[in-house]
This record gives sequence, C-alpha cells and structure tokens, in this order.
Amino acid sequence: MGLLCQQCLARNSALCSAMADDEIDHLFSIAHQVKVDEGGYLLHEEDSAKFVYNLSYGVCTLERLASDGSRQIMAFVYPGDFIGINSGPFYSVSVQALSPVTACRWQMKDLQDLYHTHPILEQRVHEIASRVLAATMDQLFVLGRKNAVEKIAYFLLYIDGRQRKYDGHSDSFILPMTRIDIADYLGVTVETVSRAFSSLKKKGLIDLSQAWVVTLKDREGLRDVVEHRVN
Amino acid sequence: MGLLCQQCLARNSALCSAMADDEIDHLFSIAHQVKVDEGGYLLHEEDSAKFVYNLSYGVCTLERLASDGSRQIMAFVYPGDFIGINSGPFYSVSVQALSPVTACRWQMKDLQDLYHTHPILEQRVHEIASRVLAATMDQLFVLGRKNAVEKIAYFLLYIDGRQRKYDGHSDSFILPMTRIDIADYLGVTVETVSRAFSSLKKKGLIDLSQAWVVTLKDREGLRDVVEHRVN
DNA sequence: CGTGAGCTTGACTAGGTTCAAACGGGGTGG
DNA sequence: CCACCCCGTTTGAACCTAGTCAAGCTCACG
Repeated sequence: MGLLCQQCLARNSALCSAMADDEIDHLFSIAHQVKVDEGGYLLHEEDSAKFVYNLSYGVCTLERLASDGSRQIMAFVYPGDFIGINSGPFYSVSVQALSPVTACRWQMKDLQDLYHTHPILEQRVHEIASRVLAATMDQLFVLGRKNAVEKIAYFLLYIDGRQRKYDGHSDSFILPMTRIDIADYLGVTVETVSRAFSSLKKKGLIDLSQAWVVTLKDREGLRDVVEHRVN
Repeated sequence: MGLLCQQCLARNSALCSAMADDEIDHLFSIAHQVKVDEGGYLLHEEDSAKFVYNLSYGVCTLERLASDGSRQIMAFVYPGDFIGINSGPFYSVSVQALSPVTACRWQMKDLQDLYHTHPILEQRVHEIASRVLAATMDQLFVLGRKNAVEKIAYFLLYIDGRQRKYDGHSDSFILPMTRIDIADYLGVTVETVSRAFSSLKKKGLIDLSQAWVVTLKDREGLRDVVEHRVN
C-alpha cells in the first residue's frame, strides 16, 4: 500500500513529510484517491468544506468567478500543495484541473482526529496556512502596484520557483497554463500577456522556443524588472 | 482587573468572546497593553513573529512597502481584529496606526500554551485565519478585475461593514484613513480615488458633507456598481 | 494537408496616471 | 478675532498604458 505514497510526487509535501515511511500507511489508509479530467473541477467555491486535498499529480487553478463572467485566479496548485486546509464553512474558491489530476482526499474531521496522535500535523497545517496567506499578499502587491511587464516577470519567477523541483534544475520549463489563465491570474488581458512576453524576449531576458516553453536567460534581470529598477 | 476587558471594544472579538467573564482575567493577566501614536508602527514586516496582538482602540493599516517607495495596504485593522495570528517566522506585513492605538499583546508561545486548557481558542484562531484569507482573496479579485469606481464602491461597503458596529447603525460614518491610504489599498492614485468619490456622489449613491464623512444613500445601488451591473 | 484553438501583432480607443492649479477647512500666530 | 498658512482634497488638461477589436500566424490534430 505504502508504495503508492513512496512514489507520490507529494511524498515530501509539508504534511506527508511529517510522517515517517512506516506511519504514512495510516495517513494513506484514511485517504481517498480522486481523479479529475483536464478542465474538470475538483471542488466549487460554494461547496461546504468537508474535505481536504493534497495534490499528487497535475496542476490546478484556484479561482473565483464573478456573475459577469470575469475570472480571477488566486493561485496555481502544484503536486504537494494543499487545498481546503484553511477554508471557513465553504471553500470560497473553485479548483479547476489544468491537466489530468490525481489527489488524496481526507475528511477534514479525520485529519483533525489525527492531530491528537500526531500533533506535528496540526503545526504543519498552521505553517501551510501562513505560507498561503503570505503568497496571496505577494500577489495582492503585484496586482496593485506593478505594470504589465513587471507582472509577467513576477509570474515567470513564481512559476520557476514552483516547478523547478519537477522540471529539474534547468532554466527551461513548460507552462501548464494558457495565456488566458496567466491573464486571469495577473488581472490583465490575453493580448497584454502576449505583448509582455514579447517585450521580455526582446530585452533578452527570456526565450520562447514554443509559446509554452520558457527559458529564463537572466533571472537577475527579471528580478530587476519586477522591482521596477529598469524600464 | 477584568474591568478593563469588560469595557474593551474588543471584548466580543473572535478570541476574547470565547472566554467567559470569569475566565478572561487569566487571558488578560498574561497580556501586555501596548500603545502607539498616530503614524507610528506596531510592528514591522521583517520582525520575527513572537507576539500576537488584539486591537482594542483605534485603527491600523496592514501594509507592505517596496524598495521604490510604492505601498500596498493589505487590510484595515479595527478593534477586535487580530494581528500576527497567521504569520510564518516573520510578520511579512507592517502595521501602522492611523490614530492613537491601544492593543493587547501576547507572547505567541503563551497563547499556544492556553490551547491545552482552552481548546476552543485554537479553533477560533483557525476560523480567524480562514476569514483573513477569504478577505484577502476578495481584495485580490477587486484589484484584478474592477475599475476605479467599482473599487471605491467596494471599499465603501467594506468599511461600512467594518465600522457599523462602532459608529452605530446609521448610514453615515467617518473615514479614519486619508485618500492616499484608500488609493494604496485599491491600487490606484489619489486623484483617481477623488474622481471616483465625485462620480458616486453625482450618481446620488453617496454624500460627502466633508471629505471624510460619508453617507451611504443607496447601498443596493453601490452593490450594483461593484457587481458591474451598472455603468 | 486542412482545420481550429490558442497565440501574436497592429491600429485605435478608453480609462487611469501625471502634472499642475485651485479649493477648503483647521490650526497658528499676529 | 481675523488673516494666513498648510495639508489634504478636488478638478482640469495632456499623456500614456492597457483594453478593445480585428487580422494574421503557429502548431497540434484529425
């Protein structure tokens, strides 16, 4: 059984890594495996938050939809990330799969019961929650105070940080999301995203061999762009 | 001793309200009272997060400052609100007083010790953290997807909700923050804030007897503006 | 190959920023 | 007590960035 966990991309996630190999079987035994097709939803914002998920494979968006159809993506969710861990009575965001997705699902209640025998789990949950809030505030700053090119530079460094561990430590990675997703993450339009990519390419900071294959040629230069130290 | 708590504006805050009148003495006995002048800082983003605060009187901003001087306000903090409850090793935001401020300060550690005897406290802390995250995501949506007038309409309803319990249930309230603060909260300039106020006034949705005295004449109309249902 | 979805680019427009000036109310000093 | 000043706010005009609309391109897939 534990074999599934040993091979899981999320084995070293903030929560699972708190459990030794011989303990993880129990964590796994109370979990359900969930699969969602590309484009499908893992959960909806109005659902009551009964479950906690840990993404094993694939990438998701954490998003909110307005009545007029406009969408704001709050975060991109990668293997090892948790979903629903700091929700109130409802999730308050929907989670959509950008690719075929596998996740471990626990009853919130079951996980909380584990806190008694494994108090470190609760501590880890706190840490995760505080990191999520900090990341959301980073994004808030970017949306409020950065222009289009700075937003894209920030986005690329953010994705680089998220994906490096899966794509190896090269300077190239494959974007799992469309330009529309990027636009909805940064609060701009698709065209603006496209123009900003071109601008960074012209500056020599990145390469795009294909639209979704990014090579970071100058991370320090990208950081300068984000920090508004260059035009 | 407990008298101070009985009269405190934060007596019914999410945390203190978990304690009965006869129990609150203990919570108070391990607290320090902190006072900060208008414009002063309660804490800085780079401080290590050793303390938790509960605001008793006054209003603060929760803000982040960039190297180029640009500022993003993440939230306005009112009596009863908690500060530093879901920080990582550092606070990651600074807290500035908009008016003379009084707060109760606890050692994070002391509060965590109380969890054993009063498990409800820990639960409340979770709830607070999840509400903070939800509110931050609301703001993220607004910054990413709303225009200037919609942002101001959202802001007014947000402040109305925050202040109603202190200002009584009238339709008028006094803004404790400047136009610059509002601008830095919504990711626009002062001039844009001013023009948006004028626009809402012209629409008949609000009144401004003085610059900082707002009367909401049509809450439903304001909600329509926020939801993009009107121009 | 041909098709279509997603991406890029161009031309024009609109909303917000910038810079500048005027306004208004509260506080200070003559 | 009034005049003056100062700070925050409002308003105006020019500018510019990002949005809009439209066309063309690329590439994966049938």
